[in-house]
Amino acid sequence: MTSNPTIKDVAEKAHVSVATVSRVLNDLPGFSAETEKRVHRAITELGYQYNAIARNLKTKKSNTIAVLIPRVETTFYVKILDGIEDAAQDQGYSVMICHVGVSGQRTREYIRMLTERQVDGIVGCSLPPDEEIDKFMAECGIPCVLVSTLSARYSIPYIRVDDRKASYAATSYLVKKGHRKIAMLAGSQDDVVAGDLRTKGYRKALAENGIAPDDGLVEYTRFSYETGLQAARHLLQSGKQFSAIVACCDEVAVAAISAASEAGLRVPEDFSVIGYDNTMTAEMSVPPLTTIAQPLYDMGKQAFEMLWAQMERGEKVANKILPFTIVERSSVKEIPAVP
Amino acid sequence: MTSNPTIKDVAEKAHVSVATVSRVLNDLPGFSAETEKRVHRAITELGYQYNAIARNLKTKKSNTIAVLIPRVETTFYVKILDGIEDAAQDQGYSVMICHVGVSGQRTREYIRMLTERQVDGIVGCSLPPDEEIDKFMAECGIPCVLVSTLSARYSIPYIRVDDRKASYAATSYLVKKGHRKIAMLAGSQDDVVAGDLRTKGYRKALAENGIAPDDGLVEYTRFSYETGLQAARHLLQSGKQFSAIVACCDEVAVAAISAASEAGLRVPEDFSVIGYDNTMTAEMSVPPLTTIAQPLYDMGKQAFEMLWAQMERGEKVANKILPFTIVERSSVKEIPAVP
DNA sequence: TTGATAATAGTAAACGATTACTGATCAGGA
DNA sequence: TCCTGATCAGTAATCGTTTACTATTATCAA
Repeated sequence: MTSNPTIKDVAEKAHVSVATVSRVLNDLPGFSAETEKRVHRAITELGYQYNAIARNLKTKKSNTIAVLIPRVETTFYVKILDGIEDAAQDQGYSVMICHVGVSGQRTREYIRMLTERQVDGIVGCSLPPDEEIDKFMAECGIPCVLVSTLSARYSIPYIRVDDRKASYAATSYLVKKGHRKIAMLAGSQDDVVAGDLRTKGYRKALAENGIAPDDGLVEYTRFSYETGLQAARHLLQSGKQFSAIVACCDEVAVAAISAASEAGLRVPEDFSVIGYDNTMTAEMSVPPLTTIAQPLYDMGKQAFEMLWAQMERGEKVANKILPFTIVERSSVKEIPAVP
Repeated sequence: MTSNPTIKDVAEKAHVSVATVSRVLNDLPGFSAETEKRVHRAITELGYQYNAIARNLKTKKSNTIAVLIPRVETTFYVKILDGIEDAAQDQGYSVMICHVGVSGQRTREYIRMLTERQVDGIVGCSLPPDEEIDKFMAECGIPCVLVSTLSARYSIPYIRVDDRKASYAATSYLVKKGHRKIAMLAGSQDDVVAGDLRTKGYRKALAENGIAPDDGLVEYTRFSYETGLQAARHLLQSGKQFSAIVACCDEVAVAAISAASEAGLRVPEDFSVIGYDNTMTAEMSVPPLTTIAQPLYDMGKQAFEMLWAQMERGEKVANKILPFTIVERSSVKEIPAVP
């Protein structure tokens, strides 16, 4: 297999200079209709393929962004990724996907590799809290944006929903439906937004409705079905009374439903469950989950746009808080008030 | 922000030539321990960052592969992707993700873009059948491998399970559990492996057990929860009698469970369901799905290895058929034989 | 002492584009 | 006629590496 034709070959064949070929390729001013035609003919005759790497070297842009994803065993990322990729594609960017796992070490190595590869931007999706990583990202010289997280110490722009408010809303919703004994399947406490903020919202709603918090009613999970299942079993076996559960994510919510089923209980007849995220897991659940909907696709899309503003225009961008909604399906029962 | 230091700066600072720096960077023979030390010191002092793009230009390798994914609204890909990425990472490759959608047009554009970017290999995940795309892939000059599909006309190496045998096994399993009236929620017929082969296996198992096929018992879906739900509703409303369903994928299987629930029916009490793929959807389902397990993670891993053999050693690689298993959970009921 | 060999290091030409400069041609107004 | 400015096009440097060749020195057997 002989090597690919280059811009030089095209130039020769079209009897013009490489500069001219480059100009027609990039639609820069400086050539006549006549030359353009000749160049295009030469291109098709040679089957010339543009070499993006050479261009990248010269222009110092790779037109590539990377997205860092900690866990992959969840449907949480797919809509975000979808949004990012659609937006990126529109602007001619490719997206590289990096499963960094929960290990900070691996994340650092990945970021180093990304700087080597000259990616133009990085979006970090709900990365577990790690100040060292934050520092690394903030100082690596590549524009970054965080999705569904934030950095406590370093100023990296983020896009997310107000998790405290959302989980406050979820809990209040249950109260409005007549529930008083409300348990929580919470995320890890060291996770700033999905863990800590969400349990704070829960407690606040309880407090405002004059319900005494009961620590026996909150179990911690790690946002996975498996850990959710364990936590839910533990809760059920504790013998504590409750009529509803607010879960830190949809996977954990369906884990609660599974645990109920194991115990011969039914949702929402025996207790109600409200999820968080509105992933497709929520839709597919039996019964379908009532859940806090994050606009995941839009978050992805806008995350790219925030990145783009930094990459293309060097702008500092502001953080974004997107609105959540409660989508009502069938996992919550209304308890009639006893007069 | 002044531009990054280059190998040249390092060379100056260490009082050696760029060639020498390159040698120590790549651990090539030709330098003393003394120079190595000097070079390393210069590197850390300057905070030198390797530029992979420049290297790629020279070596004509990008150390990047792309994976083409048609739909993203399914958990089917995540384990495959995970396997691919782990294997790739081990060999120093990055992976680029491309949602090509179901549009052949977009796929072609994507592949063209990938050749521009000089990716070293492409893996196509269960792409919808499209001869033109196959041709394009086969002739684009980049090593390819197909996961969970195959190309009818062009010789692109693939890795998959024997779908006909697997769905034969699924159906036989139901028969062994005492079922005779078995419906199928099939995939699109024009999909070679996940559609056509799977329904063939179903029919074969029926035939071998002396069960007359009933076309009224097979409904077609497009491998999604939504289309699965429609098909399942249609099946239930048809009034046809059946005691079990074999589904073309886990999403469609849980759609069947959802439809049952809507109709006030229960799985497996009123009818049994067997899934396909063993994604996390199968685990999370209530009841948990009995399903055909494809070794998705391994398929991804081995897909990369097949690609690697082509990229690194220029070998032609053989197709691979991986074994499936039936994982038994709780969505199938045994019907006692009536003597 | 001499030549051969190995080890260490440097020179400079690629890789395939972009782009700042420069040059030629030509139209049209003074 | 001459000058000006626009238009079209070429020359060559450059991006940051790798690598084929070459050069120097050290080592050592003959």
